[in-house]
Amino acid sequence: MARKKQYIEQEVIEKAMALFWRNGYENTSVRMLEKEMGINQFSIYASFGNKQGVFLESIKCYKKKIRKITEILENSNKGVKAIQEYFYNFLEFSKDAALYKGCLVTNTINELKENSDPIIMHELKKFSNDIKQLFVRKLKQDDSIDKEMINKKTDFLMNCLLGLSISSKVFNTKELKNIVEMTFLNF
Amino acid sequence: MARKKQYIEQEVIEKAMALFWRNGYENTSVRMLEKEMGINQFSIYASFGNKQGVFLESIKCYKKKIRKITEILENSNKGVKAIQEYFYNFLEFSKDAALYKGCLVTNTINELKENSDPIIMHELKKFSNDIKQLFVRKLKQDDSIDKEMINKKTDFLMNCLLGLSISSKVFNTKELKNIVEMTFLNF
DNA sequence: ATTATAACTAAGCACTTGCTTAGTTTTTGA
DNA sequence: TCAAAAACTAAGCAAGTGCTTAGTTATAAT
Repeated sequence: MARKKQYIEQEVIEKAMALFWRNGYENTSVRMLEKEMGINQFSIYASFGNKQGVFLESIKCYKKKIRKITEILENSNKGVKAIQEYFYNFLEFSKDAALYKGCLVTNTINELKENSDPIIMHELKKFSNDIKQLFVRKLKQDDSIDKEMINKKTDFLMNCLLGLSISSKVFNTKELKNIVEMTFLNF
Repeated sequence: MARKKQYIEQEVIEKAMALFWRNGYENTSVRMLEKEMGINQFSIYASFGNKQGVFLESIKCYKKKIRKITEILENSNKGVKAIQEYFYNFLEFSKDAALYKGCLVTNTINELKENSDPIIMHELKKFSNDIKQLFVRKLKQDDSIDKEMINKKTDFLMNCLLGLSISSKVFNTKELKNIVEMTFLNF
């Protein structure tokens, strides 16, 4: 009874995600999304409601993409060794043809203030908390049973991972790998 | 032969810096600067040329402000122990009445893409490189003479410090202190 | 074939952005 | 005392923002 969509939502969201990843949330305009996604503004608003909606879908898409490396960590029983591998995999994951883009989630946490968009912030914090809990589970696989120590170690690792998001814009590949090496040395 | 300025440039720049620190570069409009600095847009442009000029002066102001804690590090001969103190001091420095603002420089590095404002990026990278070199000098005070190892350790510490800038927006004071503790444990 | 319906196009809305400019006020040296 | 010069005010510019809407085109059930 009606016309067919001339685009696949999953496909255009993937392009939107890439744009947000490169430019951040605020610095990506709807006009830019229009060009990158290859569809009219009307279609963007029809499919995703508003710019925030496009971003929230992009986060979902990002989660799916990064799932490949979180799954490896989830399924491993090598404890902290597996987390180190996750760090290396993350570096590979965030590299896009010699250009590091950091982590979409971390970038946006750093960009947005708490009160500027609480819905997006909530989603981002949920995401980073999931990774944190994953780290906790892996650390428990090792000798340590001290809950307090596991929490401390996890926060430390999260800090290093967050740092990599910025560092990847300043350091080169070799330096980044050295950082990961040093992070887990004497751990 | 002419009218006097009704504001002191150093004073209004301090207010501009605080605003940039809270909101970032792009999310601080000239209208917001106008209000915060308490002077008309014309005066802003007369004194500092453009928005970029206001920011570059703000960076100078920030440098002066953070000099208090970099000087402590510079004058210490306690090696890595002094760097750890610098980390704690930085946390205190970046806290503004229970609200952490991270580091103005790091925030902006993370916000701006390389090509969006090369002049600002150049200034920021110079700043962070100065801190890095300071770390190198301190590490040399300790036993280690291995140049390769000192570089690795320095990059690791820089990564942790950069991480703190983001972490301070997600973790609470106790967690942040734990992160610093863990960073230097077994160093 | 007709028609209801959804998807499209493109123009335009009100608002914000960085920056400028026309016109006024204040100050100071002659 | 008065005119030149700098500092001020406030209005306004073009371009960009997120979002909407009027009008057109394609599709599928009747």
